[in-house]
Amino acid sequence: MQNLDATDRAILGILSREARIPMKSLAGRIGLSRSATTERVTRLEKAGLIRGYRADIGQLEEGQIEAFLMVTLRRTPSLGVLDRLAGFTSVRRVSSVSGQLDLVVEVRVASINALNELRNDVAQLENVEDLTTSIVLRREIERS
Amino acid sequence: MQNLDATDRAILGILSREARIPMKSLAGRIGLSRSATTERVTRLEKAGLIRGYRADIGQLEEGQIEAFLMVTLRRTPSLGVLDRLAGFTSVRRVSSVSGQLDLVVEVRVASINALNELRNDVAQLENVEDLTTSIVLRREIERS
DNA sequence: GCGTGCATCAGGCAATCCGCCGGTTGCGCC
DNA sequence: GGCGCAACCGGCGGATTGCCTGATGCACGC
Repeated sequence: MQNLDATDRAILGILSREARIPMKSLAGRIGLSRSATTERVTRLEKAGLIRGYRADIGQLEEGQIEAFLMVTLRRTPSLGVLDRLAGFTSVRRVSSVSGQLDLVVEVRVASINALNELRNDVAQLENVEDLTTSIVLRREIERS
Repeated sequence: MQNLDATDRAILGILSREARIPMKSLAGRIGLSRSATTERVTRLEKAGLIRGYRADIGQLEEGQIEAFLMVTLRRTPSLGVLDRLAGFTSVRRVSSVSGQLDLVVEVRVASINALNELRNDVAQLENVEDLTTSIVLRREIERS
């Protein structure tokens, strides 16, 4: 089980989001017979690529909004900005990245208002040139 | 659906680890009939407490390079793209977001070559209009 | 070429499971 | 008591599953 082909990847893709789908439907979606599909799934399970099937349990507490702040700096690196960012409790993760952007900041806030305030605070930090905000509408895939 | 009783919690507990279990077996484990169990599960699903069922996908090999792929789609939403993305074991998280972008895809790969191949694969997916890649240089802040 | 072994696939059968329905029980309320 | 309602149980027909047999494609060695 070194390399998975496109069919294997299609199986993983569908099962990772619809784990309770009947084998027959899965077979139809990937264009194989039911028995062949079952064999592939069994192989993927035994190879450890499918570790199990989990219900995705919603959180009991509501009102948590997550967002990505894409930050461009005037000069990089910028320790000052990182220090300031670390001061916000709603900041969950900050990654320095290559390319057009400089920082990807992941935040979790209680409301749109809180997000807006945070956004303004970050945008006004010394050395922040540009900032675009993308609110997470839905977490489509989440692993490990 | 404010307060879930002990039976509901037992259902969530079992399904969160064995999502593909037959309703009859689940019913036996919690001490109810199959139809009553099905009703409870349906209620939990409709209440949003069970958001879905996902296969737990393992990784082929441990990678050390992480990156963000910022994806713009031609039409949204796009189930096909999500299915395909979920098929790549190096894809760790996918978020639908508002704004200029449509998807933020977080990946972990073994090498720059692997990232390049993945990037090409994703860029060529049906319905993907634009794709920009930001390699994570350093994880500056990481919480919970 | 040609047989062998192996991996992968399709189709069929009996057993099981699911969606749906009617019927029962328990309980609060007027 | 009589009523409404929520939760439960059991059963039916159709769908799905596990398991089997057999067909196909392909690499390998002689």
